[in-house]
Amino acid sequence: MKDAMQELLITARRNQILDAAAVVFTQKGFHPTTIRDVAREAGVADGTIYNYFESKAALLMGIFERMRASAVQQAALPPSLPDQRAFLRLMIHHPLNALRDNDFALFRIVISEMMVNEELRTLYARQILAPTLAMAEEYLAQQGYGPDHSRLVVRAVSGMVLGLIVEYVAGDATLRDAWDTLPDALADLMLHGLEGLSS
Amino acid sequence: MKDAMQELLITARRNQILDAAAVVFTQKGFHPTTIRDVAREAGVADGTIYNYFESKAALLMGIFERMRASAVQQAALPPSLPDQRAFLRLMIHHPLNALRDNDFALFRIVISEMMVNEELRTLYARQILAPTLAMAEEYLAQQGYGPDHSRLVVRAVSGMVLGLIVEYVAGDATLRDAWDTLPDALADLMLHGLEGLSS
Amino acid sequence: MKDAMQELLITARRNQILDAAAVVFTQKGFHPTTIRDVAREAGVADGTIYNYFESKAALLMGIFERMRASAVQQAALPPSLPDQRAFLRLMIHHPLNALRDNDFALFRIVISEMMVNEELRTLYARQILAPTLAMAEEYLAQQGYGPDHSRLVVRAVSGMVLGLIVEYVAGDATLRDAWDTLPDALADLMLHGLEGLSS
Amino acid sequence: MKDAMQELLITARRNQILDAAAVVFTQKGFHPTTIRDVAREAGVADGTIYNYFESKAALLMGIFERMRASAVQQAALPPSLPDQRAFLRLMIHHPLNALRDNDFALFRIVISEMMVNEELRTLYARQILAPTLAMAEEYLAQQGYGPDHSRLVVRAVSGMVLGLIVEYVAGDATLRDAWDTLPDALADLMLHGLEGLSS
DNA sequence: CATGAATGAGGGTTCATTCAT
DNA sequence: GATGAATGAACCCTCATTCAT
Repeated sequence: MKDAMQELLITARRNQILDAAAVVFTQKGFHPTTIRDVAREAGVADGTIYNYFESKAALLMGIFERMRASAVQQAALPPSLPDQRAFLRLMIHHPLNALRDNDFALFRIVISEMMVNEELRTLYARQILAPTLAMAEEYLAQQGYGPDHSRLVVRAVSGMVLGLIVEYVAGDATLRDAWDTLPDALADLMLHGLEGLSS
Repeated sequence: MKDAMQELLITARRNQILDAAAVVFTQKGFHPTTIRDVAREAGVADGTIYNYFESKAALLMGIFERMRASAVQQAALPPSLPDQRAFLRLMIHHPLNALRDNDFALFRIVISEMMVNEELRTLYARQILAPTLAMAEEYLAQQGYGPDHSRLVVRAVSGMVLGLIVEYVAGDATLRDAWDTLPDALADLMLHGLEGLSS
Repeated sequence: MKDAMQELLITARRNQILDAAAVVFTQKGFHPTTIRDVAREAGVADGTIYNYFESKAALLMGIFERMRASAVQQAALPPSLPDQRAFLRLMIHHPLNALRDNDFALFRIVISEMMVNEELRTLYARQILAPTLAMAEEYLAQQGYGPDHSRLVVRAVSGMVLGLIVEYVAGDATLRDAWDTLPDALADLMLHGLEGLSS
Repeated sequence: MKDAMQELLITARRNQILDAAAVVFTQKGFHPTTIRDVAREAGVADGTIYNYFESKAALLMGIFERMRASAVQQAALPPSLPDQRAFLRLMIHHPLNALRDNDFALFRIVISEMMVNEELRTLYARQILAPTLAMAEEYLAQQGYGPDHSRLVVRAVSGMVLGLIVEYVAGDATLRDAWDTLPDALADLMLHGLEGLSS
C-alpha cells in the first residue's frame, strides 16, 4: 500500500512536469526552451526534473507517450463494423478532432522533432502509425479489398490526414474555415472520387 | 561590367556555401550542425559565411529558397490542359519524384524546422503552398468544379502527398516498396474513389 | 547497557558504510564516486550516510583512520630488539606487505587526496608518519647512532618505501616482478650500501 | 613565415594559459579550480581556453608536459662518467633541487592527480620514470653491477627521492630543515650503507 | 534512526557571432 | 572580401546535502 501511494505520487509528479513542459514547449518551442523554463513552470527545482526524466529529450518523449496513450484509448473501432463511409469518416475525423486548440501547437513541436529525432520517429512509426494502419487494413480486407489495395488506401487516407494537419499548422485559411466540415467532405471524396463530385 | 562579375562571384560563393550547408544539414540535422561544420565542408573560414548570410537560420532559408526556385521552375502546367487523370498524376507525381535520394533527408530537415520557425513557415505557405494550390484550383474550376470543391480537392491531394512523404520518411516499408507505382494508383483512387477499386 | 548496545550498532553501521566507501572509491576514485554510489553499495539510503559522517570527505578520513588503526596495531616492534638487518627488513616489509591486492588501489586514492587535502595530510603526518619515524629513530639511537643520523636514515628508508609504492602503482614491471624479494634485497642494500653489492 | 609567426603566437598563448593554470591550481588545487578561474587569471575568455586545450584535464597534462620537458633538458648526464658517489649525488640532488619554492605546491597537485588519472600516470611512467631509470641502470651496468642489482638500486634511489618529496610535502620538519644537506648525506648512505655511518 | 525526494548552486563545455588583421 | 582567434552568454546536467515523513 505504501508502494501504491509512492507510485501515485511519482505519476502525479511526472504529469506535473510533463504538463509544464507541454506549456513551455508550446510557447517557445523545444530547442529554445530550457530546463529551467520547465522547472519554473512546474514549480520545482531544476534537478527535480532529472529525478523523473533522463534528459530534456525524454520530456518530449513523455509528452508524446501521453498523446499516444490518449489517442489509442479513443481509437478503438466500434464493435459493429461500420459501413465504408462511416469508417472513412472515423479514420479522418478522429485525428483531426484530436488536435484542437492548444494541442495543435504542441503537436507541431512534437512533429518537428520527430522528423529529426530517430528515437521519437521510431516510436511514432511503431506505436501509432503501424497499429493504426494495420487495423484499417484489416477492416478493408474484410470488406473484400485485396491486400495491395487495402495497404494503398489506408496510407493514402492517413497520409492525407497528416498532410492536412501540417498544412493547417502552416496557416492555410481555407482549411481553418472548413475544418469542421472536412471529415464528411473528405470521406465522400475518398469514397466516390473526384468523379463523384457533382460537377 | 565589373558589377556583373561581382554578382556572379557572390552568387557562386553563396551556392558553394549552401551546397555545403545542405550536405552537413543532411548528415547531422540543422541544430546539431555548427557553423564550423558548414565552413569546413565549404572550404571557407567561419567568418566568411557571415559575409553571405545573416545567420545560421538564413542558411536554411537559403536552402529552402533554392528548393522553391527549382520546384517552381518544374511545376508549370503543360500549355494544353491535360485530362483530369493526367492532372492528378502530375500533381502527385511531381513532388514525390522531386524528393529522391539525398533530397529526402534534406527535405526532412527543412520541414522539421518549418514547423517551428515562423519565418520559414510563412515563406513556405506563401511561396510554395499558396501558388501551387491556386494553380490547381484554377484548373479544377476550368473543369467545371465549384470553388468549394476545388479548394477541398487540391488540399486533399496536396495534403495526401505531403503526408505520404512524411510517412515514407518515418520508414514505412510498404510505401518504400510501392513508391514508383504510387502516382498512378493514387491518381486512380482520387479519381474514382474507393468504390472504383475492383473489389 | 543500552548505550553499549547503541555504541556497537553505531560502530557496525559506520563500518558498513566505510566498507562500501572503500569498495567504490577503489573502483572509481574519490571524486568520481558519488554519495549515492556509496549508499547503494552499503545498502542504505543516501541520507543515512549523513547520520554517521559529516561529509563525503569525512568518509575518506574514516577510511584513513581505519587504515591507521590497523597499521598501528601491527606495527609494534617485537619486545626483544631485533638486529639491524631484521629491523630494516621489518621497516620495509611491513608497509609493502600491508598494501597488497585491493588495498593498493585504495591506498592510491587516499594518498592522492592526502596530497591535496590539508586535514588528511596533517592527520597522516601526525598520526602515522611521526610516530613511526619516532619509533624507528629511537631504535637506531639505542643502537648507538646519533640523532642526526637516526633521523636521516628513518626518513630515507620510509621515503624509499613510500616511493616504491608509488612507482609500483605507476605500473613499473620490474617492481611488480620482484615485489616479494624486495624487503630482503633492500634491507641488504641499506645495510651495506652500494659498495656491499658483489660487483 | 606567416606560419612560423602563427606557431609562435599559438605557443605563447598556450603558455600564457598554462602559466595561469599553474598559478590557480597551486592556489586552490585542481578540482576546486574552475575554468573561469584559469581564464580570469590568464586574462582571456572562458571559451578561449578550449581553443588551445581539449579539456580541463588537458591543462594539467600541459603543465606536466612542460615540467617534463624542462626536467629532461636538465637531466643529461655529464659526458665523462662520474664516480659512483657523484652519480648518486646527481641522481638525488637533481629532482630535489628541481622542486623548490612554488614548484612544490604545483608538483603536489600534479602528483595527486597522477595517482588517480590513468593518462597522466602513464605519461609519467613512460616519459619520465622509464627513461630516467634506464639511464641510471645503464650507468650502473657499466660500473660492473649485474642487471638485477642495477635495476634494484635505481628503483631504490629514485623511490627514495620521490618518497622524500612526498614526506616533505606532507610537512615533515626535519626534512625541511635538512633539505640542503640531503643529497650528500643520502649519497653517502646509499654508498656505504647503514654500517658506513660512524656509529 | 532511516529514508529518498527535493534542492539549486555550480561547472565544464559549446558555438553563433564579431572583428582586427 | 577572407580569415579564424576571441568572445562570453547560455545550457544541460550533476550531486552533495537537507529535511519532512
